[in-house]
Amino acid sequence: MSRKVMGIGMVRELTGLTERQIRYYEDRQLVFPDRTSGGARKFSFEDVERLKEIHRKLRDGFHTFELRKTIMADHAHSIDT
Amino acid sequence: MSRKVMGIGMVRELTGLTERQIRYYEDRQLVFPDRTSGGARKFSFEDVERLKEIHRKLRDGFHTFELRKTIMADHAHSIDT
DNA sequence: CGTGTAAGGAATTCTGACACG
DNA sequence: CGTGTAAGGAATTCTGACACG
Repeated sequence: MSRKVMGIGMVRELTGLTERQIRYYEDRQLVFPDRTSGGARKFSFEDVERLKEIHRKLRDGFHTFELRKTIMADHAHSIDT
Repeated sequence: MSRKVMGIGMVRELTGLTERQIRYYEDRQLVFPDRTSGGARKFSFEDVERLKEIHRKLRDGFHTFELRKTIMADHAHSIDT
């Protein structure tokens, strides 16, 4: 499911992350939520999985700028899936 | 996808229905969204399909109380799917 | 660097009601 | 019956900033 339909609150519940963390990962260019006309972020189930993966990598000692390559590769792959 | 994750605004976009119609169908017991602690409705992709189906049936002349049986049957079926 | 938090504002959603037919 | 709308309120989300380390 790559359809971006859920708000940050639901993503928070699904990932266990804080809104701060989610927004920061977006700021670091690791996830790319859509936006409603009002500016609210909309995420997909894939984004949820990706966010969990990001957090795991960070826990393992990686830095956001290092994840960019790995994550982007995942992204490029998921595009033609 | 039976996970109830999206707000009524997204459902409005995905179904083309108005919030009024969506809330009314819930009032008529044709869809059963979850609620956030704050009271906001949360729908699943299945709910989106169901809502479209409901609207089609209404367009064809059925009434909400008649749909209840049909729809409920669909619901009972989707539970063990 | 990655995350917490208080601040003020804007967008989202909620309910109950009146309306029409 | 099914749907529109204006009304007031409550919950959600947003941004920019200060903080810590």
